[in-house]
Amino acid sequence: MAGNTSVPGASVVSRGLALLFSFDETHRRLTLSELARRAELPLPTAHRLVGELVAGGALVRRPTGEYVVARRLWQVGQLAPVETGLREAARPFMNDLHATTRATVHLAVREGSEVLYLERLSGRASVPVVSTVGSRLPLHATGVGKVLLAHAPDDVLTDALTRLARVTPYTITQPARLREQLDQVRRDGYATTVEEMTLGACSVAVPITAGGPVVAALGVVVPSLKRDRTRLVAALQVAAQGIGRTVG
Amino acid sequence: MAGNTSVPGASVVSRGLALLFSFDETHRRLTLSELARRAELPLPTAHRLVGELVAGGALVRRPTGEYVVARRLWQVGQLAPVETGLREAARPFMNDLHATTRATVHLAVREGSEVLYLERLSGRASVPVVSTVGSRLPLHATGVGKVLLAHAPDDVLTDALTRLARVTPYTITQPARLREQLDQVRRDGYATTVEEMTLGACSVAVPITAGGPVVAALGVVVPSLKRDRTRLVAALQVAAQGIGRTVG
DNA sequence: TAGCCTTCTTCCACTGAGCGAAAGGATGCG
DNA sequence: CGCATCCTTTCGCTCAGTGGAAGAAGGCTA
Repeated sequence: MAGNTSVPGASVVSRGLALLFSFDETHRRLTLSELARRAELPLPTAHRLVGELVAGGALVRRPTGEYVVARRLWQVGQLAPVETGLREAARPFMNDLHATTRATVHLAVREGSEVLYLERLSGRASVPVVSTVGSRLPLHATGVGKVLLAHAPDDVLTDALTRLARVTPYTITQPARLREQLDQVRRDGYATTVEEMTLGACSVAVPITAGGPVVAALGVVVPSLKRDRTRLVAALQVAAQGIGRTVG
Repeated sequence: MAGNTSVPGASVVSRGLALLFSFDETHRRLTLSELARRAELPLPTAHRLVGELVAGGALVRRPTGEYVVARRLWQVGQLAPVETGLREAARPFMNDLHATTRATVHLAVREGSEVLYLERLSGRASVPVVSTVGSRLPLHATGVGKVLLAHAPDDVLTDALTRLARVTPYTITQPARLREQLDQVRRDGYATTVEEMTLGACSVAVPITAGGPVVAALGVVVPSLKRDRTRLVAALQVAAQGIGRTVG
């Protein structure tokens, strides 16, 4: 294909997707050269492919020259089966929590060795809570993450313990300490974090199990959930600007 | 490129996107041949491209052989700037409406000559309300649509009046009648539908203007909204299994 | 069992779509 | 004015992409 050094296993389709997947939570707007760097493509190649993605309606070029994910991609994304039933069932409970606490409420599941945020109700916190819908964060530094990890299979746990990345000075990075905390999470039935992900923020999280009220609302729709009533399905979290170590 | 009849303006990228955009509200699962048909591609070509889309993480192949939009695409879709501020600001109001009425609450904007649904809180209606987040429907057959149309520029209105597709026996298809209704919507400040989109369902919808309470919540974030305080921004709708013509 | 669907998969020879180094603009900064 | 950085266009080479054809795997009828 190429008149020159084209990386072996790189089809046009995979390159196009690499460009689309270059966008993430912290990079919602990218310039052409950023896109080329992230997708590891020569600039002229990126230029042409990005142009086609824009023509095809997957990306939009802002007047500034930056590229953004197009609305149309949002629309097809909505068609993905992403725990739709769970999200609908959890909504009322999240609303209650939000009304009571005025804090940020999160619904999340475990995806591999990360937390995937499914739903979010923003609180009035002046401390910005980093996680938005669709974003992923490490398991060990978030409330939902600890809950999900505490009830995860052994291989996931051992894998997670090997790389406890430091996010803030208060992130738990010692495997032994995290193990202790997870034991306690299983005993108490909830997990807490204090400034382990964001300075000035704290969180409380609880598991959603197949026998719990949220999933009960799903009973009719998803009968299989009734079988193992203690199986962990997801986790709910309340996060707020808190009485952290660095704050009052 | 092809050893054979390849359609002129069809690059690999555009073909890949055509495959992705083959999915819609009523076709969340597609077989290979359906994909090929919808994207207007020869079957072997579709086969290969779809395989690459799966390898690239944009689609997932179900055990049944059907293809579905992948979670990863949902994630990038979340990064699209789709009235994020509006949706957040509208949430509390939608919750109130939902708590009070127990019906399905919708937030929508106009996109061209269609309604685009941005947010939805499901009611307990036994009649399924067709619109889900990300879906588009005609302006003239929905409550939100009528509101948006009533305050739309003239060219949009005249365009919409030329093709009033019949959805149910009660859909308004006469331009004169719709015009009358839109006049009334402007006078009354709200729009109603009775079985015009779905048999057995009715709806009430109100406009969200730049001066209104929902947008007021956005005032700090989007100062430009304060300029034209009567500009239509979006519409809110309550839809339910109703005292329709064919029911009660 | 045979015959006939439809849908999916693999093969393969041809060729033009895709490639990217290189050069040319367009800004911006000191 | 020199030197950045970013974006855009050009252009000849060539192999990635192409799709008809044929085969495999079911499903339904007789």
